[in-house]
Amino acid sequence: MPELAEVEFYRHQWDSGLGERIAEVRTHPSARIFRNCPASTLRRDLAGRKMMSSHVHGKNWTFGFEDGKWLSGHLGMTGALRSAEKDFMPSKHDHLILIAEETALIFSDPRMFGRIRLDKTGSANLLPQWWRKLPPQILSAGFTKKLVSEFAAKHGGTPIKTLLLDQRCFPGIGNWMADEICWRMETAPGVLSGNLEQAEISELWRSTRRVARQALQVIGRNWGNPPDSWLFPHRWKTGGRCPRKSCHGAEFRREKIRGRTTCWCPVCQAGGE
DNA sequence: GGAGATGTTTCAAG
DNA sequence: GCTTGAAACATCTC
Repeated sequence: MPELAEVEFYRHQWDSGLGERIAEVRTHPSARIFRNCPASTLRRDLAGRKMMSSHVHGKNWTFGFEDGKWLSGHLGMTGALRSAEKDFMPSKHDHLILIAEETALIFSDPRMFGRIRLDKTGSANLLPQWWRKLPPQILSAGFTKKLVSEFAAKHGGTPIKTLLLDQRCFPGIGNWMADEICWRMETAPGVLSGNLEQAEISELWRSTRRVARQALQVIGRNWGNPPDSWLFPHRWKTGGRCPRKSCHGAEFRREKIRGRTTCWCPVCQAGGE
């Protein structure tokens, strides 16, 4: 489920543990989410340490602990973070549980495409090296029109929808946001990136930032529902219709583009393919 | 029962 | 080298 706004929401679920000391680390030993990080390492490095900070970058999150220990992860398709009372009843897919002073912090993930890792930088102010090398976040000053333009040119044969899913340039964009951005741009998702004119590149850049900002406002704190004026609430319904007035209730099309189900309006997003 | 799901990695083929 | 497509991962829902 999680794209950048949902990851931001989940990060805040664990913020209730900030400033608290981890008393105990419970792990489901065989869960696939530990494939890059043995449960014993988590216990050794986190137990007894205070959680100092929380961060997100695209779909990645990390929590800083005393002595520069960093618990980071990715939620895959079905991962989630939540907090609960310390004596909560774990359910089947609660693979990692940090028992803090007042709350329990829980990582659950039914499909287990998610993963976690632990890094040591020695300082609670120094993020792990791999984190510092991540590309500019979409709402940061480093995410420039030039960056988007060069990336599109470099991958000219890639449909714009697929380009938007590339985390090397669009960190945090996932399937629904990519469709939303194409729809805002009024550009068919199958249009090849190399065929975009400079004005369309500008529109791509602008729509990406706008969708990211609005998604964070709606979902990032309280997980609200995106309004009916977006593509989002219509995209999975069979027979979903474009909410743009000028499209007069045109029915959305759904097709796979490069392996991912894509939804678009054949009227306002006509042309290209 | 079957298909498909808001993701990423890996591998084989062109 | 590059790109592309498919498979794999594991479970749930419609």
